[in-house]
Amino acid sequence: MKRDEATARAKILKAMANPIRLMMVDELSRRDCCVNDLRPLAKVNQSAISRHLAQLKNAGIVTEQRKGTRIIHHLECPCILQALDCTLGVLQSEAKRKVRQAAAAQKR
Amino acid sequence: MKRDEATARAKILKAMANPIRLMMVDELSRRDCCVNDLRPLAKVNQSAISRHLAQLKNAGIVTEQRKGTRIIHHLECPCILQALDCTLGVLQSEAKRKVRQAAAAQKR
DNA sequence: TGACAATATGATAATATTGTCATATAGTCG
DNA sequence: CGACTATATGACAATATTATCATATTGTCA
Repeated sequence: MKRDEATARAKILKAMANPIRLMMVDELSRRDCCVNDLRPLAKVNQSAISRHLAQLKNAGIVTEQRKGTRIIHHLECPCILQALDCTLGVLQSEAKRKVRQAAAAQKR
Repeated sequence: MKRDEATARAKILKAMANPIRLMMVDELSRRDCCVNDLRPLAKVNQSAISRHLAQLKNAGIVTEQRKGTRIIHHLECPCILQALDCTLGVLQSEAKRKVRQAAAAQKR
């Protein structure tokens, strides 16, 4: 993989690599939301939520559409959910490995 | 998604969210490598490569196995490649959107 | 128009990430 | 053991990320 391509791809993963933004994406995978809909997800103020959303928009993961005074956010690339799924795979694989290691430690 | 789960998942994505580490994962998807095999990927010194690898190990994405004086690194969770694939999806979707917008701008 | 609601943004502080240098650790071999 | 190769790590500087506060912008509606 070339450096430029890696940088472009890393930018997208970086946009996802934050607990709050991950919860936002998860929520947006179920329904379009305005900023206020997303506020309950985290105990940070409106400003922080807005900035997080801006990062998702900037990465092209989320798009926005003004509806009167609100801005409705939409998960433009549901394919991004695959990335979410795969983190689960890693966590599970890690859990298994730990169990194996614990078992090996027992034997000794 | 709960905060704790999101944090655990974000940790894994964060480990991937860097051009150098992405190139490492890409390389490791083709063959197991020792630190030195990965050095040509980036123009940083051995120390930096080692630290990047440590992050991938810490996230459970890569495992290591000592072979004499070398440490062979292995992509423990090939499922992580899905995350890589999906970044391509986002980039493509973004490219399409830009073309559409350019076309719309033409009309005006 | 003025008050209000929703969202964005500049400035700034706290914290995290990245890279480098020098040095340490671990294994191999003569 | 001593020289050598491969890898890791402490200390530190440069840069990036995140959150907050205060304020700005945009749209609605009476």
